[in-house]
Amino acid sequence: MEEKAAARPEQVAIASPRRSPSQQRSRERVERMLAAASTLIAEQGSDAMRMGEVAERAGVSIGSLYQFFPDKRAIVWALAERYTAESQACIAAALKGVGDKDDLKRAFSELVDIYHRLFLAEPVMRDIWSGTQADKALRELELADSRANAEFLVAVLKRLRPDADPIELETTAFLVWQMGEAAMRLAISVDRAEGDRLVAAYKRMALRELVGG
Amino acid sequence: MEEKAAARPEQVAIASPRRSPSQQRSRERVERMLAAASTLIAEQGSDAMRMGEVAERAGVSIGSLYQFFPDKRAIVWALAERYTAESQACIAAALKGVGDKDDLKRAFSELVDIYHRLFLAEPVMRDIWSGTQADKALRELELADSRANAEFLVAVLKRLRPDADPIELETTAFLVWQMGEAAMRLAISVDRAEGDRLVAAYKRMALRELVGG
DNA sequence: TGAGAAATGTGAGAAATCCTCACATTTGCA
DNA sequence: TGCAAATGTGAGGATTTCTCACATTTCTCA
Repeated sequence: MEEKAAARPEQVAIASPRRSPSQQRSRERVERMLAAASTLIAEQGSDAMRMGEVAERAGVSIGSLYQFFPDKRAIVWALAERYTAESQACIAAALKGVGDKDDLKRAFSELVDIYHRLFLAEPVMRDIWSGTQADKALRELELADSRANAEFLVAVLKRLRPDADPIELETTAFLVWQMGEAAMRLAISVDRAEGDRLVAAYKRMALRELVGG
Repeated sequence: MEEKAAARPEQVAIASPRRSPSQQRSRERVERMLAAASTLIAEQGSDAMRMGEVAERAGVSIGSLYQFFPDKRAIVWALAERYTAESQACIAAALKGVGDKDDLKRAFSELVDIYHRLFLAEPVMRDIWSGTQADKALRELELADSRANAEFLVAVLKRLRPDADPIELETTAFLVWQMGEAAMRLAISVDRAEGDRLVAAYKRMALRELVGG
């Protein structure tokens, strides 16, 4: 009896706020919603996060929630977007002044450590980037972020190795970056000692690739 | 008014069949269920897979489905388990006869290509390992699988570099393996040309790490 | 063989959750 | 002040997972 509609919409590429808050009041409420979501994700993971609970914790009605976020994924996406913006700034700053191989070694190593600590300390970030593969919009955000970050690396590499093939550098940087994220995810899902070893191994491996020998 | 129960069960570590099929009849039906699930995952992804649809396609009632699979995740898990079993056998075979560095280079390179093709060709495998991070049971299965596969590599490495620190080798192999999976996932989510470049870059990087320079 | 036990099969519906919508309230502004 | 736009509300529609009481089939063994 059930008539299946022609095609289901599937996942929309980008989930933007249904309506952006223009008044001070609503801007504050949206902040509360995001804060509530963040707390809940930290406690139980984004999958277990319930829209009703987010609304309750934020002290708003479920309807208000949907006024600004078209669906559940949009909330996670909004949080993810903030993280990427923050971390991109951080990465750009770290790689900005790199002039030679030793600079790069230092900066990269530091960056990896920062990321490692961030992943260990931020359950929300961890959770969001974990679910990344299952959600098209998130995956695309992550890929875009990764490319942007790789770009910073490419800029540095071009200075250090001006004669290398640009496409080659591009590929290397992108791969190294993505593997870094994979290494972080891996490192936090094993015990601390092994995690540290894995991060160290990744650093060696990445640097060997980036600066040679 | 709602009373929140003490603690929700969260994700169970291992989802084993509620009841294993002992009669020929039910074994065949379970096969049909898995086949139906596999088809649906290939078509729309495991997230969009509906239990009712699986039952319908398998020609069984929804109740029968739940007789053998405690929940939806268990079906995906069962499929994942098959893939790991198959691929482990394949990997073991490929690395079995490796005697020197050149053997390893050849075998590893071939293995990576096989995986790459597999990821490109098998939407189900792709989907399952994509969702891997969001599901504890799947993540653990993947980690265990990865460790097992890394073991094969370690065995080879110990023969090639008997004087190296075993823990070091262990870490390297595990990392290299996990990064391979990350590289595969990455490679299939960009266009073909870039994917090929990334896979090639990964190969270089991994081999440099495994056999040195 | 046949009767009782065990295994298997069924589908209505309970429970949980996401999201909508018609209507109420507040704010901005001329 | 008064109207329009923005914002707020929560009951309930729609969907989906999973349960359970009962029906049917297969197995076992005297």
